[in-house]
Amino acid sequence: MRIVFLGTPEFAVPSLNALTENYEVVGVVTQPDREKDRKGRVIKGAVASVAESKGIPVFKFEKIRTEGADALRSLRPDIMVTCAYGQILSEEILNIPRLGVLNVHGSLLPLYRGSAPIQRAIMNGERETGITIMKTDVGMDSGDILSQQKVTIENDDYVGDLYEKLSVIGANLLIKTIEGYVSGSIKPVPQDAGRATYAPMLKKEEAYLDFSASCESVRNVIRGMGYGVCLLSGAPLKIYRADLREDNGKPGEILVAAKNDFVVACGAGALEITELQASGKKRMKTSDFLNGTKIAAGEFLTSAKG
RNA sequence: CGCGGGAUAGAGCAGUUGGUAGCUCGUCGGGCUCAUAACCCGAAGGUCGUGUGGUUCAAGUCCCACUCCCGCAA
Repeated sequence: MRIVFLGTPEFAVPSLNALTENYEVVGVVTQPDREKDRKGRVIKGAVASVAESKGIPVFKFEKIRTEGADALRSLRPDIMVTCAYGQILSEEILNIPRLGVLNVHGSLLPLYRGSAPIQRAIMNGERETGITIMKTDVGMDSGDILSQQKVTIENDDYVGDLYEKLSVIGANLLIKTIEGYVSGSIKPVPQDAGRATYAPMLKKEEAYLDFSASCESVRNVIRGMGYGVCLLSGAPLKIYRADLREDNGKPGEILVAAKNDFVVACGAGALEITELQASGKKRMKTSDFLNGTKIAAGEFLTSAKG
C-alpha cells in the first residue's frame, strides 16, 4: 500500500517510523523550514530530517492547497496520513488518495481541537487526555472518528513527557487503525460537534506567571508551556520545574531562599522551584542558582508583562 | 552581519584604579553527636574559552580575532 505522510515536528516522527515499517511511504510532505537559530541558520523540521535519512522524497509546500495537488497525485497514494502537519487540506487534496486521509491528533476529540491540545490539556489541569485517529476533513480536526485511546496525565507530567507518550501511542494506534479501516472492521463515527472545545496555538505571553493564582494553576502553566516566565529584580527568570507547597504568603513573595529550598508564595499555597534559568544563563537546578546568587526571603518575583 | 549577556576549581558565582586568583556548594579526610541533608577542623582541585595575538616591566583584569553558550526578537 502506497502512503503519503504529512507531518512536521517531533510528534509526527514515531508515526512516520511506524508507517515506514509497515507500509510503503512514497512521499513525505512537511512545512517549509521556518525556524532559525540565533545566527540565522535554518533548522530543519524533525520529520524532514527523518524522511531524508530514509531516502523518502520530501515536499515542502508554502500552501499545499494551491501548489500541492499535482505532486501528490503523481505519487498515486492509497492513503494519506496527516500528523501535526500544520496546514489545512482542501477538498481537492483530500480526494486524491483512493482510501482517504487519516489524521493523528493528540486529544480525545471533539475536545481540544486545534494545534496545541497537549499543552492546553495540562494547562487546564486535566487528569486525562488521549489520542484520536480520525478522517481528515476540510475543518479543524472535525473529521469522523475511527479510534481513540485514553491516556492518564500524571501529576509529574510536563509537556515534554506527555508529548512523547502520546506520539508513541499515536503511532501504535495509527497502525492498528489503518488495518481495521482498510479491512472495513472500523467504521467512521461523526464527532459530537456540540461538545467541541478548542486548543489554539500558544502565545508567548501565556508563559507569564501570575502568582495571584493558586499554586496549582501556576504550576499547570509551567507544566503545560514547559516553563513559566517572571521577573526577579527586573530581570527575566524562567521556571522549568516546580512542586506544590502548602506555605502561604503574599503572591510572588519569596518565602525561602536557602541552599536547596526556593519557595515562592502564590494566591493560594506556594511553589517550590526546583529548576530554573536566569537571563543569559543556562538552565540549572535551583540549588546551583542559589549558590551564586544573593537573594533573600522577602524579595518578590513579579509578573512579566507583555 | 537583528539587540544584548556570558565563557575563572566538579557546580553556581566574585575578582576593585592591570601586579600570577577568591566565595558558596559539592568531593575527600578528621572531629562532635543517639543521630543527621546539622555543626567544627583540615585537604585536594584552576596554565582564568581559543589564538604559542597586540599593548605593558607586569593582563583574569585593556585592545584585536575566533569558537561556543544563553536571554530577547523572529
